Amino acid sequence: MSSAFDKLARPVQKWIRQQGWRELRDIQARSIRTICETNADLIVAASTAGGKTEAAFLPLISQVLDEPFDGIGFDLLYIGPLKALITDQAMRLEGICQEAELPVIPWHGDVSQSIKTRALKSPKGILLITPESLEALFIRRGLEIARVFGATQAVVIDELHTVLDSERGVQLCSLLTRLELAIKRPIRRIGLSATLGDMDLAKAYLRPDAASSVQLIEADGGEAELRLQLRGYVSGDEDENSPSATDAIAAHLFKHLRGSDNLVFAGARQRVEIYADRLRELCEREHLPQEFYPHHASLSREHRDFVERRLKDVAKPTTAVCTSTLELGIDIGDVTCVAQIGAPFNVAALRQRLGRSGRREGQPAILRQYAVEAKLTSESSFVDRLRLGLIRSIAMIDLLLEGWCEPPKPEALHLSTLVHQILSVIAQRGGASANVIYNVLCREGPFRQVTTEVFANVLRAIGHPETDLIEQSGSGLLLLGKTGERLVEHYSFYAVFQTPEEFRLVVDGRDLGTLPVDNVLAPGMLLIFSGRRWVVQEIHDLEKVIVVKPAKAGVPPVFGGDPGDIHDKVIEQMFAVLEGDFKPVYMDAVAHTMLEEARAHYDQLEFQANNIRSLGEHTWIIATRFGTVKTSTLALALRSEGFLVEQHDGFLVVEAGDETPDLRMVLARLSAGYTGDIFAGAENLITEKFHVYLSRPLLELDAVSSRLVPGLLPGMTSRILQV
DNA sequence: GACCTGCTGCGGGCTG
Repeated sequence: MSSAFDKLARPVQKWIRQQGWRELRDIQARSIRTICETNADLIVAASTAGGKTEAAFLPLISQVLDEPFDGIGFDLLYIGPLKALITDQAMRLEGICQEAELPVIPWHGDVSQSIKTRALKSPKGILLITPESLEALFIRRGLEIARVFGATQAVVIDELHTVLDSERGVQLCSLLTRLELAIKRPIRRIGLSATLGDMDLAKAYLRPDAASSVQLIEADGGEAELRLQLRGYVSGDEDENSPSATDAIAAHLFKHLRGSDNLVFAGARQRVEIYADRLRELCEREHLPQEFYPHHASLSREHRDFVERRLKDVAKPTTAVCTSTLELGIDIGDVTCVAQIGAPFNVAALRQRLGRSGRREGQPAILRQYAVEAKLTSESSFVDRLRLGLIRSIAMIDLLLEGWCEPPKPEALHLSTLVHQILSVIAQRGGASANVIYNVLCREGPFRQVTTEVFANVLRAIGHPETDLIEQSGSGLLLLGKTGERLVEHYSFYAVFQTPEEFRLVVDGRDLGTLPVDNVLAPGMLLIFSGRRWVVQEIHDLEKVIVVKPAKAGVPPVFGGDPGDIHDKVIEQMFAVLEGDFKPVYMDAVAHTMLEEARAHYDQLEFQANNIRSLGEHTWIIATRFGTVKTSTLALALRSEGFLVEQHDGFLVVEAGDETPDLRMVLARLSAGYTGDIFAGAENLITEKFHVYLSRPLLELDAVSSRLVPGLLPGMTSRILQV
């Protein structure tokens, strides 16, 4: 401990002693040495509550105290993806900074204007901010950026893994570049991250120009013992005497989770509502106090805070039935067990979820996986017979145990976010030449895949008189057009991601939460929401408000969503499960029977000998053996040839149209080199917030860079034809 | 066939 401890400033050492810490954690000691002895960028990777924040800030605060930079401005910048995280971290840092007499400024949408105004007047200390609020500073106070961050020594990016290669991550990367350009020097970057399978892409994200010089400090495994059970349930065979799969799972959860803190990941908000409703009913029927609560993003902040407080409160046993809202972010303490209903979409999330349990010394991490599969009849489709949900659950558990998880996706063009950043640079500078914008965003910033030609086409699209986001002045300077000005002026501009339109659900003047507008509702209709039952009283279309009152029955609403994106490796593992004969020890008898059924049917379809199987004269099943991106590319190519195509994990069901040629002939043609128009299959190309301003060719380019791989079609189809 | 995240400036009314 001594050598690392000795490097810290006096007030920081004093704070550590006050905490009664006997020693620094390994990642903290290593991080202190790296930060004090080098100027390197750094990633600190450890699980939640692993002491990452202190690992970064103890030495950084020491440097600010011992070697302050000349000039004014915030000394340190922290960027967090959630408001709640910023509030939490500000409280933790205040403890350390009180001793050091350094101000700590939390800055997000819920922080009062007066705190922000005061902080901007004399910026110093640590600024904790969201990417969106930082964006707002660039747009509203573009000319003050150099003054506000003139003395900034380092920027700490929390939950780095959640922003990697997302729209928000590209925005943040762009803002960091623009920050360094504004103050005309690099700022040390420190990323705090969960441990990922492959950290190289995280390094490249943190410092694109010098990924290899980014230092990595990773916590040693030291993982808790894992206890695992996968239970199978058959749905659709309920009669008066046997309960439905949902009731059976609810009863099992009720019996095993009551009395402790747990998280039940139900996969979709609608299922969260269904299970929370059943569990509440079970408590009422047994005259027991309520301890099961729903938690998802459409529920009011008030209700979510209540559930989070109950989880933190050790005196009240609480099980949250939830979506990924409780996967990351604020610390809710240790939970006894994590349950997962239905197959998850990716291994990375499964690992993150599991990390919420087994954190206390000597306690195992417990995962209860529930797989629901349809009852088989003579009419059942091959999808039901292959039990793809169960197979995916097994494949994902296998990969989890191997320590694998999905790497961040390779970089896409991100043209929607590019449009946003072009407008932002123009607003920041009050006008800029095309050349300057290209240098800032595409040469120095994150849009490096964008060629000058594509960039010019983007400018043309958003400068088109009908789009009118930008216009050119006589001197060649690019300025905001009328529409562009209106867009940038409104606060809704700062976020780069799209959000759906919603109704507010109100009872007695209090907000219950929100519902997507595509729910068809009328007064008198019954609803399950927030774990309780309601009847719709009034609908105000203009104000987007629905007034409800309590009721005795109800149905859960539809929340919608995007199709999941399953990685190639997961599909590969699913085929290994179908083709293997091992019997996972963690499964119950029902799950074993289902696995046997799946394997028997897989053999019967003879996919080991042939990837293409005819079902009658006009229908085929193709085993693509690829993940979502590649499989949907092939689906689109076949649709553009006139086939009707249905997509499943690693499989396509293809039906001939009226005048379609033979499937094998088409696949052979694709394998010889694809020349067709993949978009003739009519794909919706407006998927991101600023896509509406781009031209059709640019949208196709953007889709091909991120969601489709037509270039791989020849290779894929020859592999499919080979077996 | 899914989930999550975020937001400024101004003016009006009220309190001390």
